[in-house]
Amino acid sequence: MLDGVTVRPDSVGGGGPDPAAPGRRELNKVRTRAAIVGALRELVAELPAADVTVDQVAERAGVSRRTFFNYFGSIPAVLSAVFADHAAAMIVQLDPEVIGDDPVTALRGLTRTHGIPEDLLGWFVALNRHGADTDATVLLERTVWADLAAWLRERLHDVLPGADPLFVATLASAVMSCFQATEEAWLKDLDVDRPEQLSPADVTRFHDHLDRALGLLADGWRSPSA
Amino acid sequence: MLDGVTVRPDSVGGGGPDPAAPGRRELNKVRTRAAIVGALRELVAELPAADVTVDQVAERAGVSRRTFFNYFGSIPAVLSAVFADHAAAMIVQLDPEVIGDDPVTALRGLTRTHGIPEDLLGWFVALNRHGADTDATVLLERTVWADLAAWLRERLHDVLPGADPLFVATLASAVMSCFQATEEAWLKDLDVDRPEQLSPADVTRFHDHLDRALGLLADGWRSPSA
DNA sequence: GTGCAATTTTGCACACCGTGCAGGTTTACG
DNA sequence: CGTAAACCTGCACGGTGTGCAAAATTGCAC
Repeated sequence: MLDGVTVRPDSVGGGGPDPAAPGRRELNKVRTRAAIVGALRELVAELPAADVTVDQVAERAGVSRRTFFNYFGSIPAVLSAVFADHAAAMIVQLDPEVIGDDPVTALRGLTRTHGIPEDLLGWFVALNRHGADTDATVLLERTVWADLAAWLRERLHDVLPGADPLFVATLASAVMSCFQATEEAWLKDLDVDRPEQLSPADVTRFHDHLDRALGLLADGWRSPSA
Repeated sequence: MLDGVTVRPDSVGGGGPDPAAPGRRELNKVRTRAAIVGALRELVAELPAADVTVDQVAERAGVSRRTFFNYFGSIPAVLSAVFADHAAAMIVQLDPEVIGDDPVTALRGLTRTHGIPEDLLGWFVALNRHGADTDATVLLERTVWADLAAWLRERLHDVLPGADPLFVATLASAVMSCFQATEEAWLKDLDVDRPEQLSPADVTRFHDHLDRALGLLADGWRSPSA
């Protein structure tokens, strides 16, 4: 999971000629990766996410089935990679001192200042438009969020080198469960009217839910529960 | 996931003759279920958990492959069911008033008074004896814990009917992540010596880890992180 | 006990998944 | 241009999960 485009060890460490001139190899890899992601994005908008097969994605991306598996280990892995890219853009600003002695509040601040990309919200809508709470669909999303929790755990481990493993593991999982629950609550409010285009109010609602969820985390679920 | 033995709607509500006399049907189902669980338990002790196939389990359980899938949707689903049984025994004592306005502390208390069944710890050891942190094995466990989080969420939803969905969802996920992280930390200490039989000290260590993890949850991860 | 209906098991077929492998194609570089 | 490395592709294989229909088993009434 969350393996980028690493078809082979590649020319890493070989001291490539110029990082500003990527070369055909790198370009093709980026293009292929984008084609796969784009193909999945289209298909997910057309039919229930759980019904999308690797063959369909590969064909629409103009790539062999085998090549798909060279880039991603599965369809959930594609989603995890896309989501992780967005998450990575958000937490580049994570230093040990930013985290300080209250990581939850720090992460909460990040989500407020950074903003949630509309692209991400578009994925959420697409993934749940056809047959939202099918068993298979809910399982797919569960896999993705679990994947992201593992990813965040690695990131936290990088930022807090000597930290207690229990601390890092539980925190990462809890934070991601906030996103997961937020997505669900957000979608539940959304399917009443079903606007094709997301309004700024929709984005705000997502932020509100997320902030509330992270608030529960911050005070140990002692808020009014009902 | 977590579907019990519900091959068909069965004679539920039909007002069977006597709930104390299960009849051959029910008895056979219970036996078959136990045979499947037992077969998996044996196989997991013999080879890496990720290498166990449905065919192997079915054959050892003396049952056809198709019948396995009548009882469980997958191998992770078997584990989820077993673990959920143990968890259910622990939280039968959950009333709304026991939970009160501090659910984390309430659950923490339950884990202290109830005790962790050694059977469960035995599963943990078996699942990780051969090739603990293989990709496939870690994925298997991840699936099981995510499954259990969904299960706990349902239980919390039953106990706290009017509660905020965000509250229930994030709490369930966070609590289960404590168990997951505890298992991992506990195993890491264990594989130094590798006793075949678990000592009481091992059980105590599990409790200590778990209590510490739930403590992090209770105070919003503001404890010393390093 | 005999027969019938409901339930359960089983075998089979099918689409799909993920991976190793070998051969062909493209790219990098001298 | 030529070579070596990196990459794409087709193929085959074992495994998964599900629908379906034919047995086999059980419950129940007579």
